[in-house]
Amino acid sequence: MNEHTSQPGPRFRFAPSPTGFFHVGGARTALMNWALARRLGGTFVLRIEDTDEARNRPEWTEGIIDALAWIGISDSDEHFEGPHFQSANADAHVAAATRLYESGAAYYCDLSGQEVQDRAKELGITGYDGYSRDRGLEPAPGRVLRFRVPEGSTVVNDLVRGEVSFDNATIEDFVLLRGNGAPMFLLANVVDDIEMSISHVVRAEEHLPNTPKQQMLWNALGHAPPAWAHVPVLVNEQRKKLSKRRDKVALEQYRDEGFLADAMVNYLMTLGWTPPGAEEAGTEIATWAAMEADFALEDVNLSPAFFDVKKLTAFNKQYIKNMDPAEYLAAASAELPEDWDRDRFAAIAPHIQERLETLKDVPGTVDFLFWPQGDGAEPIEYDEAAWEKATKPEWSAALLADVIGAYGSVAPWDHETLKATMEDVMARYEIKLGKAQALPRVAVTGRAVGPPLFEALEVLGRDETLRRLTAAADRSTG
RNA sequence: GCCCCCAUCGUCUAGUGGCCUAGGACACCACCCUUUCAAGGUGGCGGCACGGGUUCGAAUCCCGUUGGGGGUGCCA
Repeated sequence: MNEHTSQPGPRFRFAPSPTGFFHVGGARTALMNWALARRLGGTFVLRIEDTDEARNRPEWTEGIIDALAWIGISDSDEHFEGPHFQSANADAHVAAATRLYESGAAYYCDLSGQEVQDRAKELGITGYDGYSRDRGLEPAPGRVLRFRVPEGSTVVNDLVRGEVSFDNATIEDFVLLRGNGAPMFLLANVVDDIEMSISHVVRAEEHLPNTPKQQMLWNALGHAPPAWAHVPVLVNEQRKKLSKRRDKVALEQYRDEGFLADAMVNYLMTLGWTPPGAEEAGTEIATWAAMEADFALEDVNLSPAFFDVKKLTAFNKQYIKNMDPAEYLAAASAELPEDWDRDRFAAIAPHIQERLETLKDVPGTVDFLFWPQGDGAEPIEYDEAAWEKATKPEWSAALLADVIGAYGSVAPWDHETLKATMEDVMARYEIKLGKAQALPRVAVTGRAVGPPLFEALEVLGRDETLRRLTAAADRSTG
């Protein structure tokens, strides 16, 4: 991994806190930062915000790197820098706080959280009232360091939202250092950004209310603030911010459920943004190269976007359909149980490629080819509804018997001949192929739907096909 | 409560004062094709939250209302 890169361009950053899983919303902001860093010849800095010691483990960081790699953000890319760890920079955070205190930009307060609340209630206000502003308290255990919010207003210049103005009177003197001396997120975040020469902070909108505070910190620490950009949050059907508790938000989970990284990346990028040319192309499917070349913060939509698994699934289906045959075969084969014959699967694989929504659908679509075969095998479990429907026509039993007869000697055993033979048989009943194939299909696969029948029979082989057909004939008459 | 953000089909969006009778994608429906299911083709359903302005002209600009969201921690 690159501890340091020397890209001349702007410096972006992605600063997740290790929580054990990778949020799809995080993936989206990471992708946007990545697209910009690469196109602008800049750097994507990964910083792990691990200051919350109570909950975070080393393997979480590994998980983040893996997740990023999965969506194409590789730590061996020349535009990638890190990971840096916030915890490693604790001294700098405290040093910055000390400077703020010494310059008078911050002051100590001995009120406990409870006391602050009680005062607020008494005064009929919310938050902290600046009680210790001019009490000249010295640092001491149990005392928190608070930022002295100046008079006036703070204007945040946001690349996606324009100017956003905050009246400083509505911002309380927030805590920089806890009573135990540990730095707070707001401070650590800013100090790290300054140290890492971050020029662009692109993150989710939930951080917008923090921004005036951070901007004041940048200024108080003697630096011009970075370019800010707050992209809308991702929401669920109830239009609430995606949350770990209620919603499926772990990127890893989608990966494990058979979603392709490219599909996920493409879909995530279309949330709040449309690849230029999508309309003319008649599709929002676009390559990463194209999106990287076209993505612009100024074009990002301002409203929260619903993370729609249905649309993600549609994208995934398209991506599977468009996969290179060899690549597809490898990926699909990986979903099979160990003991399933790979050559046999390879024969049917092309026929199910455009029928899959996710790679996880593979086994369930072709399982009938791998069921126990021969005389001693367990009887097939039929889908009863499918069986009922297929055996309902009065000609069904006769047709099945005829098919068994014809298939007993047909040659060669390939899908074209099998189809032609079926057509000969069905002509006697004046029905169409769609109807004629129904019972044989249920007889062989147990279900009403599946891969193209004759191709499947070709793979199954004459003996087993006949055996299943005969078993079905016995069942329907007996 | 207070602060901030937002508001185009069910969903994601295009649209930056006339090219808008508002376009595309996903979903849904119908038909065609068809070896079931898919895929593909054709068509359909469906939207500028509301009210005031500004303007010759408003989805686009302004104000208000309503609605939604985010934040409001000695969490990040």
